[in-house]
Amino acid sequence: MTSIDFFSPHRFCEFIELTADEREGLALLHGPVMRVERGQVIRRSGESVHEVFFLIDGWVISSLDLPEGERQIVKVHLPGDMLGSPSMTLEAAAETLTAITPVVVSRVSLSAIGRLFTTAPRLAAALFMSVQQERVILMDRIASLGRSTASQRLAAFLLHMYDRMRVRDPAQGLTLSMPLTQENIGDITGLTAVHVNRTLRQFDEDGLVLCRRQSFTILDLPKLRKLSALPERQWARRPAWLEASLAAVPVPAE
Amino acid sequence: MTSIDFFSPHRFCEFIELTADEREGLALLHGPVMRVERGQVIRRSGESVHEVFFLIDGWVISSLDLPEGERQIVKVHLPGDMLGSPSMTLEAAAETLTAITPVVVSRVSLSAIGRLFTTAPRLAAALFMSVQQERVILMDRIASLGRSTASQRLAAFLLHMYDRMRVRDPAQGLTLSMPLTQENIGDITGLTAVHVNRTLRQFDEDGLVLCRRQSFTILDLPKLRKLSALPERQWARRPAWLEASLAAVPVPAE
DNA sequence: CGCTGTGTTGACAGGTCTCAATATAAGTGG
DNA sequence: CCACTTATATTGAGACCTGTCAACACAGCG
Repeated sequence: MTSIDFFSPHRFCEFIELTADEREGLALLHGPVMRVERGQVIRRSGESVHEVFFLIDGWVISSLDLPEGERQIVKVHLPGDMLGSPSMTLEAAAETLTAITPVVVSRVSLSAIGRLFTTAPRLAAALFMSVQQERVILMDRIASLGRSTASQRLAAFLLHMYDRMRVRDPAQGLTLSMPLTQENIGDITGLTAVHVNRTLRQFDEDGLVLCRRQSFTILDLPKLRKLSALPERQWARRPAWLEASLAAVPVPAE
Repeated sequence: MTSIDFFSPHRFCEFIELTADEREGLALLHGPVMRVERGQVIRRSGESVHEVFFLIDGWVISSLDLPEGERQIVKVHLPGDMLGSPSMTLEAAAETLTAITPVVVSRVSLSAIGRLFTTAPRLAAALFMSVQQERVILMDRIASLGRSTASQRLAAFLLHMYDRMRVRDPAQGLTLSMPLTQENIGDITGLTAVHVNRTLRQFDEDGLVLCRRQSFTILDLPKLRKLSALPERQWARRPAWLEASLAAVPVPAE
């Protein structure tokens, strides 16, 4: 839907304003660009970790595989996201990254990420904030999985996607087009595909969300928000403390 | 149990070796020390975020409160942990931090964290890795909550605590003493206290884990590990790429 | 010693899963 | 463009896991 922008700094400028130089610096991170077909695995759980990926175009899911063949999707990635970075702390990758649409990613070496800390402290800080943000999102998911019903989880999931798509595209309306199957949505919400179907069908009958094949139209946003049992997170867009502390010592020349 | 160490760098030296200077630099982060009684709230969800906390002594739980009075514990904190940092991305704190034992914390301003990026890139990188590590842990929790039964979740929880306590104290044996009630454990695993009780009792009868009041002795570690359905995470202790990329550009003098 | 919090156990209800069949859409090759 | 195959969605019936409610036992603590 959005055009390919190789230097799209999306997630890097959610918390600080980037200078033109910094945007260029970001572009330097990018390694070889890789195209992946729908359904293909970008990196499988258990493999060793040499790089992370920036998602340039398409949708990718990050999942943990369990012994009984079940799987839990831990994140649905949209363009601009950094993929696979939690595993930089591990000997063997935790997540399997799977393209669910045709995908374009750029490979970024771990060293390039590491060098940000010495050469581009503001970018490193931006990345850090972005990772903390992901942590909040995971915390909300845990609350949703641990303490709510099927309909609440589905409401929370739809709202989360709505909120994210709206950040990426301010023109995003109440209709979400998502290349996810009901089985995918089950793997996200910890439900079976059968029960996802029943519950979404109920949303539809109740006039809460119009559920069509890979398209959802939120009909009653406040009601859905209330049902989800989670607050709408207000991100600190340009926190004063961050800007101030990064300005304290200028970036060393070169 | 462990003596109070105000400069305990625990989480900061999990991924890189800190120099003596860096350990001192860390000590400078510490703000006023605060003692908190058992049961007291350190920071409540919804409050504005001016600081984070370093846990010096005692146990703290981090929880999300849901509308129906339910709550989900998202993290059990041990000494050395940084508390409340995900909320640095938010206008209003997501988590409520509650002392479940008498606690000593040190308050650290957000600016102090921010300044790490310009003044101490290696510490910033260490912090970054630590946050990514937390993300892996949250991902594992999500898989556990979304795709496993009560006994599997409890197994995963006990093993997680065992693994963490062992990192902190290499002499840690198979007996875990934990100041958590069964209701707490329910709030962690997304179960009711009643069902936690039944399941732990079953562990005890099966000779899997000896469950006593606030004390657990793992009797069959491999069996418990297998039951949990999660791999034991192998953290990248001193990743070569990290050391190398941080050495690339020396830290600017002062 | 009584109070309060925590642990334990039973009976029952309810939400979600499992299994299975069918419908519908999408994709493929002729 | 059609026939065929495959993936996905839909619906029903029954089983199972976990929650709810309630009562009681036990421990810690003032």
